[in-house]
Amino acid sequence: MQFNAPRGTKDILPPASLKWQYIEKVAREVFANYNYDEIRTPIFEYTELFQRGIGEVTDIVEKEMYTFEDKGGRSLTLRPEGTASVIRSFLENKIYGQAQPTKYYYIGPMFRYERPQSGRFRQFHQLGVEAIGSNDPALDAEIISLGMRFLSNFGLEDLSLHLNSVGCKYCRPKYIEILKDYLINNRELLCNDCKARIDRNPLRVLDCKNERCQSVIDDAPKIVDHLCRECYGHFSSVQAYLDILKINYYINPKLVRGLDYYTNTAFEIKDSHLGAQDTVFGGGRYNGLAEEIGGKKIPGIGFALGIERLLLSIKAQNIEIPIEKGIDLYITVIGENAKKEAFRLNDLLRNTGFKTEMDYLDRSVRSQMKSADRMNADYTIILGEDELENDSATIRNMKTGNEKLIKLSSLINEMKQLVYGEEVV
RNA sequence: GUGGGUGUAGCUCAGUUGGCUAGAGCGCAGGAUUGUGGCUCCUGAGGCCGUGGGUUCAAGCCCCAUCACCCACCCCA
Repeated sequence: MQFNAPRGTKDILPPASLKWQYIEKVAREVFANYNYDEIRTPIFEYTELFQRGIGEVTDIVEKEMYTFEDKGGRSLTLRPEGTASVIRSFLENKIYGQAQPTKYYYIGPMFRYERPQSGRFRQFHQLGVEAIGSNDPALDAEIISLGMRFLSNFGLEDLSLHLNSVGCKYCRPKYIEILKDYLINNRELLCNDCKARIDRNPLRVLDCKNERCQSVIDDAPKIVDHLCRECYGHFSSVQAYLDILKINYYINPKLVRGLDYYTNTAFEIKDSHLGAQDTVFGGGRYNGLAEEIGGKKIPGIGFALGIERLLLSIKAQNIEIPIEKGIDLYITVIGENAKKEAFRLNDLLRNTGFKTEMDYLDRSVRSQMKSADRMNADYTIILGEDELENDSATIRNMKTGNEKLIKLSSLINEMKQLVYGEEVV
């Protein structure tokens, strides 16, 4: 019986894992540069946290959660996103007692039960950033610019920033009513899905991809025109800050995000090179979330970036991620005694800090050289019985093909000189 | 959950209207070079043709079912 990885999950093997490490390394550098610190929360939480945080009527909660009962009868859920956990932790650990704002980032797997397709998996990975404890529109702009800065490290092109405001708990319901009226009046022009959405989730009609609905949607009342004074001011201010940083954005009245906790600013970065799932990262403000999960009223803003989608984007644009390959030295051996000495030298070289390798399959010199070549070894030494007797070995530069005879006792110094260019004292 | 597509060697794929021992390129292993990689050449290993039924003298090919993967819808990272 052979097993497959469960549907929607993937093994991340080398060399892909090296790309992941590179992305994570860049992320940690950029996030640190903006003074964000890492937070690590549990992979699973009480189911109720997500039900209340994300919203009962969202797709995530209604049909996408990996929920199970533990032996103590508690209902737990594999996290479908990161923000709810971060805010739960913020409240639980009373971080609001410290100087604000609090700036966190996280990296890790998320789980949603969905049919996999391009850019969508059941276990996927997000890089997320949260700035908690301030409603300053400048932070909205900082979060967005941070995401853009991170992406700029990869040389991606044709990325578009979509921006919108979804209002607050006071002005959004009023807008929804206005939108609903409009949709009801134009009901006959909508597709069947949208007809059903009018009651269930009228905002969803706005991002329907069906061509029939487009004309109706284009003329629909825009939420921007129905924001309360405060929300409108916030939205204008975010734009002003983005302008200062010369970040281009596209005001997209159809941008409505699927999670209930969003307020005010909503944004997405899309890559036109991707398929149907083209959002590389998305996020927004969530000023109501803390209260929703039973805490104080604490504002926050953040984004989550899909690592798989970033990788797809990088691939689609033919960008090479620099991965460290190659070793400093490959030790080729002939015979048992030479192998023992090679084994000792290999250990010594590694302890000195060199990346080295040797043969473990008792293969011919020719095969060992082939291996060295495939491993991208800078140098090889050849150790046989003759060399052992003379405490010497041939060291070969694999790029030039030059060889010279050296004393084994001076191998470390020789390598230091060759690899680091250090003068031997 | 719904729809479409695809399953043949480690990988990418050929395989004529069903017909004898199922192929190529790449990769892998060994050799040409009794102890030296990349180029070239030779040789070799590796396939219950996704799985289970059915039709047929005969199935990789036809039919049914099932599973997996891909893409799209829904929705989102």
